[in-house]
Amino acid sequence: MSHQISEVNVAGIVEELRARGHRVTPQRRAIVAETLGTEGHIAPQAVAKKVSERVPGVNASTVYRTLELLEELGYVSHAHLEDGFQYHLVGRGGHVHLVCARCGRQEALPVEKTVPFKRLIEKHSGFSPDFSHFSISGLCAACRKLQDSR
Amino acid sequence: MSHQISEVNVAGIVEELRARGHRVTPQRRAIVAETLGTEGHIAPQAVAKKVSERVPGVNASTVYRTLELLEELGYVSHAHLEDGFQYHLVGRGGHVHLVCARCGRQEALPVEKTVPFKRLIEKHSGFSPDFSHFSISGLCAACRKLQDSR
DNA sequence: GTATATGCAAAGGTTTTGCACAGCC
DNA sequence: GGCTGTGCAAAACCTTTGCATATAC
Repeated sequence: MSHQISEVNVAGIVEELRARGHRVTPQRRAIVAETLGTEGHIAPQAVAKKVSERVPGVNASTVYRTLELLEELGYVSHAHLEDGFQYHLVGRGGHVHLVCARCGRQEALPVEKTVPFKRLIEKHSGFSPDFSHFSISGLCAACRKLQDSR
Repeated sequence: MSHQISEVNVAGIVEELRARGHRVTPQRRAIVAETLGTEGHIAPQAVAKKVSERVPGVNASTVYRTLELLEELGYVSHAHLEDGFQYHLVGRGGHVHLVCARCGRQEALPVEKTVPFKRLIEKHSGFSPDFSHFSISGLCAACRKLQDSR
């Protein structure tokens, strides 16, 4: 059931927090754990909700501030998806979300398929794109037909 | 200075509005004109602001409703970019925005470079992605080095 | 004349911010 | 003990919605 655990774990992050002079609080532990335990992406709100199930009374603003800190440290990254503001682990494999701009239907594309394109972009400008947790808009097959037949 | 004008123009959209039983109001004309006149993407708010410079007193809710209508008709599409909710013309050529998740730096990639990847996705699922007005997140060359050297 | 679009105002939701207090180191 | 992080509350912001009025057809 369990996937390959990424080399980034709670202890590692906690260690780096301390090493950088940040403090390790129960809230931060819980937020880090929740974020690492999430497959795919998660909204700050959702983190707040799930975390406060374990550690009672974690404030939303704390969640926002902690996620921002984790992003500064390079562990997570944010995206603006259809569902709003979302965080995801940097570099954790996954799939690309294709969202139809017309009907909203979502499809998935294995991340392997993006490798050649990723290489191309990296060669072009040194920029290393992360497709795995970002939606890409377009038209699904059905809506494309509709469009063409008009 | 002027780019190739796309075949979609204000008159055409106005015509289709009428043909579909929608009404053509000064507000709608202005919103359509502003949207078509925009290179790249634009936020509903920005449309509202620019439009009300010409047609005084266009309400934000009207802008939202009109943009939604234009999306239904297939002229525009929306995205959630770094700057928030944005609309852009469907299928107007341009370039891909690469945004560094770390430092926020933006780079551009000519849309031609995406063609092979676009074909690949289309073959895979019939989904036709539109990269030209959507940001793609990742790490720029500089931030990538920082990341690696840690 | 009638049905649709607009403006207005209020509500809803998310994110940000300032400040006093709590708690990690 | 000092400084950082948290909670609280309020504010800021964007977007949506209901309803009366205006207006395109």
